[in-house]
Amino acid sequence: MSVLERVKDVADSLTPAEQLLIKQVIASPRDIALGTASDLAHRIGVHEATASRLAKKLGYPNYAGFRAAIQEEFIVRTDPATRVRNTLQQTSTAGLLTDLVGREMEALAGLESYVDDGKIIAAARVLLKARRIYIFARGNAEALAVLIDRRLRRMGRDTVVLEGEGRDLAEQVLGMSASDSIVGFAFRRQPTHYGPLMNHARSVGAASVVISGSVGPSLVPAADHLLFAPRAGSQDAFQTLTVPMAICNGLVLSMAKEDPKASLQHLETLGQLIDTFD
Amino acid sequence: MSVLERVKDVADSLTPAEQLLIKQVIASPRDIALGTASDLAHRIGVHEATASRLAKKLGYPNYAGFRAAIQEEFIVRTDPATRVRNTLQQTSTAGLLTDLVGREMEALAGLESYVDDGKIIAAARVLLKARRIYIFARGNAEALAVLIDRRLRRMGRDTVVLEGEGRDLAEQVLGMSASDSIVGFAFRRQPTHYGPLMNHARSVGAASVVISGSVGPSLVPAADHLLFAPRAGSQDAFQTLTVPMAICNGLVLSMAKEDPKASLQHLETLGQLIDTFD
DNA sequence: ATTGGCTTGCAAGATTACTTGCATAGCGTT
DNA sequence: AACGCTATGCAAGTAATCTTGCAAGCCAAT
Repeated sequence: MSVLERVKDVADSLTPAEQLLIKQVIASPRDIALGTASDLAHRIGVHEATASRLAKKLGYPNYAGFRAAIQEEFIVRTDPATRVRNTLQQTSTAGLLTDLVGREMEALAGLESYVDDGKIIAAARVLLKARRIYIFARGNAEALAVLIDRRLRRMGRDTVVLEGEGRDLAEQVLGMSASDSIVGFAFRRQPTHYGPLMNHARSVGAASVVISGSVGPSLVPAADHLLFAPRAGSQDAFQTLTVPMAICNGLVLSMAKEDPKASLQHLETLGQLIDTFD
Repeated sequence: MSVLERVKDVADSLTPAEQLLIKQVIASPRDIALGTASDLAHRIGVHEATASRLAKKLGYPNYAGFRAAIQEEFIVRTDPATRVRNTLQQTSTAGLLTDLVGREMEALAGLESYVDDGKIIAAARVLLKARRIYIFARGNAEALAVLIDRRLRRMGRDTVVLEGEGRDLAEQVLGMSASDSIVGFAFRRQPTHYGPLMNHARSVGAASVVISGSVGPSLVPAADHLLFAPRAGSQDAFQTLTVPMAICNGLVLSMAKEDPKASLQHLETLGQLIDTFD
């Protein structure tokens, strides 16, 4: 039985100090797992005896048992990214994959600092309302355009992947109207044609969603919905598409969930949600 | 200064028992970080006094200081995937992005159980030798084909992305010879035309590299080089391209590193390696 | 205002973990 | 064979951590 399950079982009999201690455990499980009863108690200004009693109340034989359970739940057993990142500096060539995976995980871990579910859902709703979705990407981001185009069409959405330059491009957006929307990708720098495209979308009243990296906030004009997070790799080096692809996947999953046609509201787990999709 | 750096500084003066203790720290940092000097010592059958002396030899004031340094390096401070995975069961819809990120990280963490640097480098060498690289993907993997095609062309490689069906496809591979190679993608099931394509490559002596998911080992015919790992998401649900994309990125980086034309051997860090690429 | 119950601090004692002086065993050299 | 040196175990002492009996303070009810 997990720590939190035990907490739930006795929740109605916890004293105010015990409730504060539990909050500390939830907020900083690592530090609690590695510290002492005194450490935990001092965080909320109570005596370590209170922490010891809490452990007993939760059903553990003593505080050490309580702390061992926290360690078991919150301190992972294997973590290649951390192992590499924290101990070795830049790896030798022998650690190529390890280093790559570590960087990807680090970037993914940071994603939620930049994008939250609310933003994802808001953008999803915009795309769901659209009659037609225009997709614009240049450079390596074209891979993401291919991916999201396929996902959206699989959901029954009408999409147009904007290709070509100048006149070709202009012709493709001629049919854009207020009931459409545009999804744009921008990473290293603002893509050629980004400005004119966004301005056109604005002028016809079409909503815009942009998925971007660190350059996101400086794009002009700003999109109606900007979903951005720094990508793995340093600014002037090789950068991967893992983070923006996670944003795309989150967007698509959110659309699938919000889509009334699919009657998804009754589903309870993401697994079940995903089962009905793709 | 990290634990391993300190270890390196005194490596030549470590006793046999101390060397064994260090190996335990490297192999199981979590357990050492959470345990006692006695725990560590008993792992190799020595007295805890030896562990205490090792800590002093490494420059820490005592064993507690040594253990605190191990905790600092190996026990992560924030870990969204673990936090969610270990405490809550399947999340409510409010945790969409958290769950997605957690699954991606879990899958990435497992990647190295299936693919190692040796395999990546061997495949990279095959592609470096090729005069022309054929790229075959169907379905969502087309996004990966777009990506790797761009990366390879950016490296100056001659590529052909195989499109179309039947006769169109046959015409495109007409020029394939023993000095070429083919990169194939296969995920949910063996793609149509996979077998004929691979057989043709074999018959003209072209080397093959396949990037795959769980279906990898059952592909017929087998590729000369199979790089596969399970993707994020369950077998019958929404699966993402994060893991195969990491394999692609690893392959491309390895090619960049092995490419004699770029004179990469003198570079020491992955960062520097990446700087010269893209 | 009084009383009862509960929460939490205090402090003594218990337990656990670690350090260090000393001694022994083993190994290598002469 | 003898000797010297090093590594490591032992055990006593130290330090850290935790537990629990007792008591004080607070709060709610009467």
